[in-house]
This record gives sequence, structure tokens and C-alpha cells, in this order.
Amino acid sequence: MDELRALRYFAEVVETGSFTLAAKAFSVPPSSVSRRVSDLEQALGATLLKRSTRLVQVTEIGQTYYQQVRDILHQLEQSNEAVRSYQAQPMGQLRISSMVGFGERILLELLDEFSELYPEVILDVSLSDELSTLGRDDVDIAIRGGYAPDERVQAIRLMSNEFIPVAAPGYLTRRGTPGAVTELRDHEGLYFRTPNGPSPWLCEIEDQWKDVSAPAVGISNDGKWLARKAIEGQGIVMAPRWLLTPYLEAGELQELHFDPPLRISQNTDLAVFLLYQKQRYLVPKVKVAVDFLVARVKGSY
Amino acid sequence: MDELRALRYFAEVVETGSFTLAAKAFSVPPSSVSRRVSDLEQALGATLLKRSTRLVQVTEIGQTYYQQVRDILHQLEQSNEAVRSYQAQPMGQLRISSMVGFGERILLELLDEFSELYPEVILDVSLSDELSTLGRDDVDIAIRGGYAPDERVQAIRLMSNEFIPVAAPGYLTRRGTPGAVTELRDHEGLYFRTPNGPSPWLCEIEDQWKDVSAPAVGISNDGKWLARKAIEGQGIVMAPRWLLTPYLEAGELQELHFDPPLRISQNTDLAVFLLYQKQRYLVPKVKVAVDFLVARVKGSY
DNA sequence: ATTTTTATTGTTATAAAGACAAAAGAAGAG
DNA sequence: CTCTTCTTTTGTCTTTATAACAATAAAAAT
Repeated sequence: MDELRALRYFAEVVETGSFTLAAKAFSVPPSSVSRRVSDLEQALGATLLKRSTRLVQVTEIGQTYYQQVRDILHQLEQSNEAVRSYQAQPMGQLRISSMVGFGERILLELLDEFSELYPEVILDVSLSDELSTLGRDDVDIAIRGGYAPDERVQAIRLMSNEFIPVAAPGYLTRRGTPGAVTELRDHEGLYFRTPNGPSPWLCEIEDQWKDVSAPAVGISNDGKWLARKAIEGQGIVMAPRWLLTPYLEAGELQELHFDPPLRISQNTDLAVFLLYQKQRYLVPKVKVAVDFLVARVKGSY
Repeated sequence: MDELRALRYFAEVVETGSFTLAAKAFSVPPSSVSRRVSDLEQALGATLLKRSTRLVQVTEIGQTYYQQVRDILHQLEQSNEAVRSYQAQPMGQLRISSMVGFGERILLELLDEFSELYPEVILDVSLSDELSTLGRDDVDIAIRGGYAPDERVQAIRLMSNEFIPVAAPGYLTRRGTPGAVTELRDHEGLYFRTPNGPSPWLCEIEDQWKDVSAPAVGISNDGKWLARKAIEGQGIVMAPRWLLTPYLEAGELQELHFDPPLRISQNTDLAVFLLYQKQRYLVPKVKVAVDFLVARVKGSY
């Protein structure tokens, strides 16, 4: 029995919910699909699908088996693609997902440069703060302020993602510059929304982490909007240093210092990571993009 | 082409380093193996093996492909086994790996009970502090004072693994009971060896982690031996509370208290975890063992 | 009850893999 | 340097398995 073929048929039947449609997808008669799936069931000694002439239902065990089979088929496809494209030129579609702020501020202009170097690589960039599940079918490269959720995912630290509190000089003269974290309660807060919700202002006082957030006057996942509101003197905002650098240099915003320092997470090393699947580093388009981004970002920021 | 068969042949050739031996393993003529591997290479458009009549060498791309194929075949085998054994009685060999101390103190007697409940499950227990790579071929269930390295690995918190400093009453009257961590320098230390080396005595003083270990008079990964030496008054030992409980209750050892407390890691929630692969929870023997251990340990400790 | 859709079964045809024999090629021994 | 030996590959035939096509059976909808 060609087990792999049977698995592909089975997966397609589950996805389409029909033997006929699955058969069409492979351009074979429905009878072939029926027989192969039956063979598979017999080999496994379990009923994967409950068939009636009108509808096909997946059994419980069939469902879990399907999910695993799907993963396996996908992995195999990726491995094959990696071998096939080995020693070929970087080309084809490259899907990149990035945090919005990083994408707008840094990534997009780098990618313009990348496109000139590798015109045959077609970029498909999506900016979102939701972390897409690398390892499924979606993206080749992801840029996130996070961690590596899986041992098959490689994480390269691109740059620091330290959050710093800032405010407009005008705001500070009007409201006073807070000297201690406890004074923040009497200020206005602009909050960065992460996928885990608005990021609070935390401080470690005598071994205890305390939330010292000011009352909120604005929450957004858009750093530029928050920065603009801060420049207009509407409040204090905590955002990544790399996002604020231009405003700080222009004097539009001013960094605030506290002791102990203000944080948005108990985790000490907040950083921007470039994530990709180890096995896909063999694919030329992925390899050159990873190498390019690491070289350009690590060198400049 | 029966791709899966070709992959199995290829993997076997890589492992045995010979077409002839691989063919023997599948009881087919060497010519079949040769043809299937050639088909595979043609389909992938790459040379996986450099053959000469005397030796078979794996190419670079062949090597990485092999590793991925190996994983895939293994996963498929596991998925198939899960389906096949679905709705069967718990039976067969069950491999459990545990930390030595936990194994001796808690696990082994629980497993005696388990064996009475499920006599058809043949236990294969190995006690070791090295963490074996769950997800490869080795163990079904692992018990470790750690984390989950992979998203496919499920981790259940069994119990706290808090390390506490203790010493014999005799030792304390002779040497004095240390009141502050700084006094520990003038004491004798008995150290637990973890896979990462002897575990130091740490303390967080004013936001800074400091090593306040006493000079070592003994290091071992055997908790009972360390406990005995401590009972004999040879020094202070830091070990998991569950390991020391009987000695504390018997009055042979006495807990030491510091402020801030002594730790062996910056990580706050040290715990004992039961680890298993999500997909293998479907296999009856794995399911009943996980459920049994979780129920018995969580209830009692 | 009849029509329609869908899965299954029967049978034949075709393509792929196995079996066996023989050839080609590389390493070591004499 | 030639011969022997071991291993991979090639040639040819046989076997097996899957596709193809037609026909049947079963369930839902009209």
C-alpha cells in the first residue's frame, strides 16, 4: 500500500468532507479514494470516517489522527522543498510578518533595499502584533518582541526592545517632572497595547513588583499615534526606545528616569527577535533574507 | 512512486551505510533499494548519496534531509501506534524517566501500586538527572524539575520543588545558627549537583542576586547521601523540601530561615513537572499512567 | 414515491515495484 | 600489476497494486 498517498487522500477527504471532492482534487475516480482510505483504516484497525451516502463525518480518533497527519505531510512538503531549492537562486514568494511599529519604522525600508538585491524574491509582508504560528503554513520569517515557542523555531536577537517612559517638555513643565514612581498616579498615561493587553507600568520595589500605572488617557497599538499624543502634551508614554529615538533627538520628547527603573514586564531582557524555522534556513530565499536582516539590523541599531 | 517507501529505504541506507544491508533489513533485493533511492533523488533534483561500489557517503543536503525524514517517519509511526492502540487495553512497555531523588522517594512505590492496577503494562524505569530528549525515541513519560522545551511536549506541574536549607541540631549548637546570609561563609556546605553543576546558594539582596555559598565539604547528586552527611553534622545542605520532610519530622534536621530567603535559582516557581508528548496521550498505557501519577502525586504532596 | 447525489463494488487495464541474473566498478590481496 | 571480492547498478521478467470505467446501493431531498 502506498501509505503516503492514502494519507493524502484521507486528509483531503477530511478537509473537503467528501470523497468525490477529494477525488477531484487529485484527479482520480472517487472509488480510488474510497479504497485507499479503507485500506488505511484496515491497516490501523480503526474507523477514521463515518460515511453515509450524503455526508462524511470524522470520528474522534480520526480527527486527532488527521491533525497529526496534516502536520506530517506539511513537514515533508517543506523538507522536500528545501532540498529541491537547494543550490538554486533565491526566488519565489517570501512571507514576512512583523510587529507593526518595527515594520513601519525599520523593516519596510530595509526590504526595499533587499528587493533591489534579490529582485526575484517576491515579498509578502504583513504587519501585525498578533503572533502568527510559525511552523504552520503561514510565514517564513517573523519579527516579534518575544521568545521561541518551539525548539524547531530559531530565534535571533535583533536588537534591544527596552521600553522607556517619555513625555513632552511642555507637559513636564506644566505638570511637573515626576521624581518617584509613586508620583505617577497623579499623571496622565498613554498605553501601548500588546497582544496581551495594554502594557502596565511596573516597578520592582523591595523585591516586589508593583503596578504604578497612571490613569489612562489613551491606549493604542500604534506607536506613532501615541507618540504624537505625547508630543501634544497629553501624557506620559512608555514605548520601545528605537521607536522614540527620532522624537528624543528632535527634542519633542524627553526621557524620564526613575530609580528603580520603570518596566513593562518582569522579564529583564526585552528584545526584538527574528524567528524562522530551522529547517527552512536551507531554502535560499529564507537564508538570504535572514542573513540580510540580521546583518543590517544588528549593525545599525 | 511510493514516496514513503523510498524515504524508508533512504533512511535505512544512511543508517547502515550500505544498500545491501538496507535491502536485507527490508527483505528486498538491493536493486530495489537502489532504484527507489534513485527515484527519490530524481524527484528532488538533488544528489543525496555519493555512491561508489565500496562505500556510500551522505552528501551535506542528504544529511539534513535524512534528519528531517527520520523525524517525520518517527512521528508517523507514533501517530499510527496511537490509532492502533486506541480503544485497546493499557498494555505494553512503558518507559518512564525520573529525577533520581523523586524516583527513589516517591515514584517507585507509586509504580508498585500502578503495576497492580495495570499488570499488562511493563514498566521500564530509569532514574537519572540528565534530561532525556522527550520526543525522540526514548521515553513515554519524564519527570523533571524543569520546563517544557517544545510545544508538542505537555508539562503538568506535579508539586513544588522548593529548595530549603537545613542542618542537624547538633551542627547548629556547635557552629551557631546563621542569622544572616553573610554568615554562611563561615559554615560548611553540602551541595546538590544538578545537570547544570552544583547548585549554589543564591540570595537577592537589593535587586542583585548574590552567591552566598559556604565552602563546600561535599557535592553529590544523591540527596540521601547529602542528607545523611548533614544529619551527621557535617554541614548545611539545600535540597527539595519533599526530600527532606521525613528528616524534618523526625527532628534529625532543622530548617534554616533567612530574610531574604535562600534560593538555588533566580526562577521563582521551582516545581517538579511531569512531561509527555501530547500526541502520545492517546495511547492507553500513557494515558492511564499520566492520569494515575497526576492524581496520586497532586493529591498527596 | 421519485429523483439526485454520493459512496461502494466489480472488473479490466496500466503502471510501478519486486525478483533474479548479469554486468560494472572500486578496493585490497597476492 | 593482475586477480579476487564485494557492492552497486542495469536488464528483463513477474508480480502486485492502483487507476479507470461502469454499475450498484444507499441515503437525503423534492
